[in-house]
Amino acid sequence: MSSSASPSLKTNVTSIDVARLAEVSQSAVSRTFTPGASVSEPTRRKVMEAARKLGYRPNAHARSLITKRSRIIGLVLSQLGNLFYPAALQQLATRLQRDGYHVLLFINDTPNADELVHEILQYHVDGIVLAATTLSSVLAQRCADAAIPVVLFNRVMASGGASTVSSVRSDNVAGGRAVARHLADSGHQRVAFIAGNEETSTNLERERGFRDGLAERGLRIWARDIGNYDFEQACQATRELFKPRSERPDAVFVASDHMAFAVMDTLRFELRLRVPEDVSVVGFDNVPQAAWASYRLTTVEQPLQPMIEATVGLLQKYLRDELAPQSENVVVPGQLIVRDSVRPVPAAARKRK
Amino acid sequence: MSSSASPSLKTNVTSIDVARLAEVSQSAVSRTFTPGASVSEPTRRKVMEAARKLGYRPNAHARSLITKRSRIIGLVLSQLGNLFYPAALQQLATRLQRDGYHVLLFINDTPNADELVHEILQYHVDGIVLAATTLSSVLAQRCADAAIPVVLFNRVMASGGASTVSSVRSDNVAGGRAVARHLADSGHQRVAFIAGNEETSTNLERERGFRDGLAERGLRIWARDIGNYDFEQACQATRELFKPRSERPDAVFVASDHMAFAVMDTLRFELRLRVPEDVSVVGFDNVPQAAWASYRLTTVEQPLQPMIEATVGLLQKYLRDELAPQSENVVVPGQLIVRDSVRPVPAAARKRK
DNA sequence: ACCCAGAATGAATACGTATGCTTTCCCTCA
DNA sequence: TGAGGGAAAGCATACGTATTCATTCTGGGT
Repeated sequence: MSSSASPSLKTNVTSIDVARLAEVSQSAVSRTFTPGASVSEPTRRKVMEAARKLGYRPNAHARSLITKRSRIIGLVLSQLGNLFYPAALQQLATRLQRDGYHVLLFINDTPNADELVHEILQYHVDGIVLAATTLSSVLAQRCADAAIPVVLFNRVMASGGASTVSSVRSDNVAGGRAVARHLADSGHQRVAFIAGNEETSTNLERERGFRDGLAERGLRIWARDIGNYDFEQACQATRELFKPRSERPDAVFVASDHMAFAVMDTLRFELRLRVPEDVSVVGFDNVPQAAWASYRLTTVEQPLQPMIEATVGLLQKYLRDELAPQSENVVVPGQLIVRDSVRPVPAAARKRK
Repeated sequence: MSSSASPSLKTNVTSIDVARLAEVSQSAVSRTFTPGASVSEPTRRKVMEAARKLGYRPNAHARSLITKRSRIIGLVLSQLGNLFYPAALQQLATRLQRDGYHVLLFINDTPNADELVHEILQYHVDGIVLAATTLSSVLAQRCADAAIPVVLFNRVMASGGASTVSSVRSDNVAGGRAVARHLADSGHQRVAFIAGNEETSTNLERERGFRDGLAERGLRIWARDIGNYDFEQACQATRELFKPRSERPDAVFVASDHMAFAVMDTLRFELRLRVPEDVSVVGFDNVPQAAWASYRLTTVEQPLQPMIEATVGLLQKYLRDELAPQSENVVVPGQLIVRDSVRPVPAAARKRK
């Protein structure tokens, strides 16, 4: 009567069922599914045949219970609204899939991931990646005790305490400096800065590089406000900076592309200023949207591919070698991407020559 | 010598270790961490104290091995570039976290998730959510046999075959129809359509509704091209549709916001046409960017919150009641969101009055 | 004073797999 | 021809927890 194509499938097929059908021991079944184990070709075939018939797949939980490896990486994310992170997520998950690892995902609202890492540890993950988040040193210590490598993606630990978490980031300081030089060299005088979240290392480093770069050229940050890496707050900051007064900024460096879009929109459609003719805008990240014709945003790239490679490189290094995780900080260089949101050397500057 | 605050942490603390320290049985420890189990207050306290000292957390794998519940939901995603999906991901993961579930993530390039579902099943997940992907009926059957509920998010099964996978989507047909009426009623005559992936149910339904709605008003799709839900291909489709000729479209309905941005940028900055004065553009999804000042895109919302609620509702219904999963198709209504990318009734039409 | 119900506890077992150890088998080389 | 060795397979055990069952304990009701 049953029209099912599959012959009376049991709901939960175990290696013992397969062994029975293939007329071998459970060990043989296990070995067939364990790469590098010693099985003869005939039995391997018998097992595979039986497994196919029954629709058998090894139970990952039982397996990791005994091997003490789950092939799962815990990933903590926040700020999914910023296109940089979905892109990173996609790359990372795809890359790990290729190596037989999988991603257990956690969304975080707060800047600190302690609570979540607690939950993650229950799954005995093989590694943890924290994107746009940090960790208290006590939780870091707990991960180290469990020999679980932790890598911070796009962040570094705040405290200088000798800790065991690694990090991968782009060269934010150099990026900030490059922006400063570019703006100074194209004749800007009154450059403003819109900060991201002031607590974060990304913001601190970008601002420091920017400040230093301006100093090199005899300039300083002429005005400053805070956008907290948030679209709305960046709009508000723009209104604040461009309140009608005798002089207004002639350039704005924004700590992230995501906020830079908010700034450009506010300048153009609310304040009726032209970009780049009246004001120049520079962002950070080089998300895909930055290349879109509506924005053509000059920005500093964070090279995703290398950053992801470095991240899984760090993870695998400690997994493969069973080393106790060390603290290692990778910094990948990023280029200034020049598009059309910064005005070329202006008339005034040219005249002076 | 050790400066660690934690007193000689073992790397892997088990319930037996805790039991020993608390001077109770392993059962007591287990019961303490099992909500609803019978433990007296004094022993509960002793156990908690010991667990805290040792840094104990139950091993999720051992637990799910015996309870046959992993509290993990498998999630398959593709098209992360379309902002709708990161947003959905965030909502879904957050919502599930609240109920103690977690998301195991899989990225899919192909339109069919069969391969990945195979991998997912190894983890004995409690449920599977497929976003922007479908499943062959044989894999669907296999999930049904394992009593794992599957819900398609923003897709429906292609075949009418009596299957067991559920689905959640917005009312794409009604949405398409609303767009048609809106464009017709504001006096457009030559409306074009840029399709997404032609195989997908979303595109089929949106196009059908659009076609029907136009027919109601005595119109038809005047020109048509394909964008495959891809930014670049949407640009190309726009160029194709607006090749110089005697008459050009006066409106374009684009099957997703993501593509609509490409269309608007191409129209404005490459073809030098004004939106909405020369051409009207309508999208679908109402992603956050659609509200940005550069686009102010008129579009049809896909109400994320209700869609997510429906999704976890379906999952939990079958988890809680231990029902064999049924096929249930939820359709949530979505509004037409009118912004500024469609021109009001044009001069020509007004004159006729 | 006695009994009984219900709560609290512990001992033992099962979940599904990997792996060390032992045994068997076959092949090769002296 | 016999010994030795390596490959292959099976047996048994361990991983860390939840849960059943039996046992003890507690308190309240008559």
